[in-house]
Amino acid sequence: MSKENKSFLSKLEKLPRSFYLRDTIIVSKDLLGKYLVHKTSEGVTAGRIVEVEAYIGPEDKAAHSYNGKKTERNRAMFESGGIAYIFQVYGKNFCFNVVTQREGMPEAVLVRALEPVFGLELMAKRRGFDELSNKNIKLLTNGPSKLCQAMAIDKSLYGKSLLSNNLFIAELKGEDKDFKIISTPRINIDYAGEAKDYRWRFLISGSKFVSRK
DNA sequence: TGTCCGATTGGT
DNA sequence: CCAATCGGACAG
Repeated sequence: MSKENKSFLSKLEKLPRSFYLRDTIIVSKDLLGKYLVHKTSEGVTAGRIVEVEAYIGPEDKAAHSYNGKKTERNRAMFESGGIAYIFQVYGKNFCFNVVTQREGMPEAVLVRALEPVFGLELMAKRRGFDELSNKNIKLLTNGPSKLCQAMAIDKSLYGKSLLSNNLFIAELKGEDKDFKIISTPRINIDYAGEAKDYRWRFLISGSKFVSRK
């Protein structure tokens, strides 16, 4: 492990529970530039969050919690913020969400893309790449299910606290917030009626690690 | 129990 | 653009 890598890990400061118990649009924007970290027996992986989407409760037709619907799949959305809501789509693909707000407010933020910053070789192995190169580095984590595969996030982490020691979100001590935020409509929610036009997708302007421009 | 379908991905 | 793929939601 290189010196700068050790330095990176030592500068991480886990976000407190209070970060998550706030307005979901605010939390969404504030998650940009933060670091998602997962420590497993295979090693540590971490990525800088560059793209997210907000899913906001009973009034949002795109949200799994639309109309207050509570099922076995989405029950984590109804719990107090600061835990993981993980669901599966199209068979083998997982999506990772950060639950926000207080208990009974079923809101969450989907993490859609990361800039890989730590454990890239391990990410490449999990993604099934033969080798890691400058050409395929962004393909490690530029989609909601790609980043789950690279970070080894699956349903075994469903409902788990993001204040735990293995899966958490952190900021980098002393790092300046030197980016602009772009908002667009959310991806692949054509079924959501008028909600499909809400600009609740947020990206770090100019990042080449987002899922789509 | 049976049918339907997706907050995606990867390959044409 | 299009097919793969399968667990969860829901109707019966």
